[in-house]
Amino acid sequence: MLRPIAAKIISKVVEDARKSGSLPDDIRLNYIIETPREEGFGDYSTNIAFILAPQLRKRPLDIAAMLVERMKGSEYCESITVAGAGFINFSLKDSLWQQLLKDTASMGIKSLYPNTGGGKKVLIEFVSANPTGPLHIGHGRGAAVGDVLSNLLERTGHAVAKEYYINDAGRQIKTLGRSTFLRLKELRGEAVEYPPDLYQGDYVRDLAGRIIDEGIPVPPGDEEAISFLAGYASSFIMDGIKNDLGEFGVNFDNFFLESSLYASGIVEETLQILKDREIAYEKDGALWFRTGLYEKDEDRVLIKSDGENTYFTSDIAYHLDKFKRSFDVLVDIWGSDHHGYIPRLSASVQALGRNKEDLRFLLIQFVTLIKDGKPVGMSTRSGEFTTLREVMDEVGRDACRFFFLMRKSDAHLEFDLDLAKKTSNENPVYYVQYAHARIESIFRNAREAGVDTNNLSDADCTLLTLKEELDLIRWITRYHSVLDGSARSLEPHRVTFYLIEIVGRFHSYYNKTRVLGNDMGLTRARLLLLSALRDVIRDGLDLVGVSAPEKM
RNA sequence: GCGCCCGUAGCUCAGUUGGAUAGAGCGUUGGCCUCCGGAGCCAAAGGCCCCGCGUUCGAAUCGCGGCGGGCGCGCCA
Repeated sequence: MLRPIAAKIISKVVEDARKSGSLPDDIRLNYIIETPREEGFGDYSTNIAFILAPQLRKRPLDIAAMLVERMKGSEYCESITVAGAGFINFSLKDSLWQQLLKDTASMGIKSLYPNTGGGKKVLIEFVSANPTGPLHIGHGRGAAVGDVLSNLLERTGHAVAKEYYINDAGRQIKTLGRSTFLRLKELRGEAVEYPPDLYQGDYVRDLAGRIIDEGIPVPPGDEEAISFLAGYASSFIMDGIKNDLGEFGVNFDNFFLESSLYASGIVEETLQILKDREIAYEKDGALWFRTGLYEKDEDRVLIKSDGENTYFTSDIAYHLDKFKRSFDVLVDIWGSDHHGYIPRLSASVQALGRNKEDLRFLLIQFVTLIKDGKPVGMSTRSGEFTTLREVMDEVGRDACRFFFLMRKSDAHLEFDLDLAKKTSNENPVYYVQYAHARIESIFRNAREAGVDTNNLSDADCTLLTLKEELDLIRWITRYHSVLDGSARSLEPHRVTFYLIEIVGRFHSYYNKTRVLGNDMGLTRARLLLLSALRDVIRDGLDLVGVSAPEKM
């Protein structure tokens, strides 16, 4: 919305210059147009002169001067200047910004959604925690990032599906069965030794107690009992996980079982493909994958000498299955402790004939909870990890989600529980929500004063001449490029930063300028501005999965 | 030993994919409510962008070498 106009201006100038012979046809034009952080430099800045200089063997300053001369004919821009060593700075005319506001307000928030994806089908796989225990805080961060990323991609022209992968065929589920079995014996008064490699968390004991209380029939033989309990416990825990996720506002389109890969035969198919292409080879009685063909990584085992598949094998099959379901791009969101696994999986999709870029990874760094200024310890081994539910119950869903998105996902996150609970400007969640509530309050007052707030489309935007008002309009239209940039880079945290930023401009404006006044024309114009602003805040909060309250 | 991530204000972190005089919040100091929500606003102080070399018109950003922190390196799952 905003870039396109600036881009059009520049490309038209270049085209004109070509036609008149001032620029040759065969030049590379990989210049950029950006909004300079220094306000005094205008709305836009381009480095085109620097890009052309070496190609034309001319000084950047001379090229800039030539282009600026041509830009002066444009009906859209003003204050076109050459700055520094050859930057071209320019602004759009106020009237154009005012018109943009009007267009945005009348066409709605969706007119600010960029079509970055062009309808591409994307599968985002995230959380994928095994049902052997409740979700902890790290899973929560992954859940928030994955969910917000999918909202983001949906808004930017992608067809998104969210998937949760469950390793139900592995040993961990069996371990859960043994853990439950022993706790059950314990509760029945038998003396048992509980090995340290079993799940230590209290939830296992609770579950065993529940099985006794409810009189769930457990098969007599030890092996049968363990196998039964593995299934029972895991599906019980999985229900709990789904429940937690639901309350956290994260809903999946599909839960994919590892066991289904074996049932469908796609594991065999995968191995066959790799053998046929001679990407798999035998050595020491095992079957190996030639990772080195594609990535700087060691070769890895697909089938162990005891005949069992490794997890790597079923993971390759799983990704083949994803592609077979006609997804164009796959996004895998993992805990950062799995980063060493990336090269081999990336190699595997290339081995299957896909581009490396078709599988993208997002790593989630660990979360440290801070309470009373000190880190809260969490160790899975002792079973004393902090669960997502505990944090959600303590600080609320809104703060929880927002905080998870205040950092780049692959950076450590310090989650200050006390701050998340504060209801003051120190807490960014409230800062943003407060702006929304404040605007709603103004609208309530306006209606009470008899202003028809549903019909502002004929408001005269040319009355919005304050620096702060034009600046707010720029920030509103910028939503477009924020969505575009975060979608391209898979960085949903940019949206939260944008919200904090734009809302700050609003609070400042509000403090300085009265919206409702005697001048009805001006009042209506300002209300129109605020309605567009409110729509952006509301949509941004919705994207992050945080409520936009009308009153607080 | 090898690989990945990180190192920016006292603290927690951004930095528009290589742009101009490096930003925000918290904390510190000092101001603003006869007026639409003070859960807000304004201002000041605070910097060797870990260090060095290189790439170029231009580097916090890219490359190489160090230093410091985190994580990962199995025919484990």
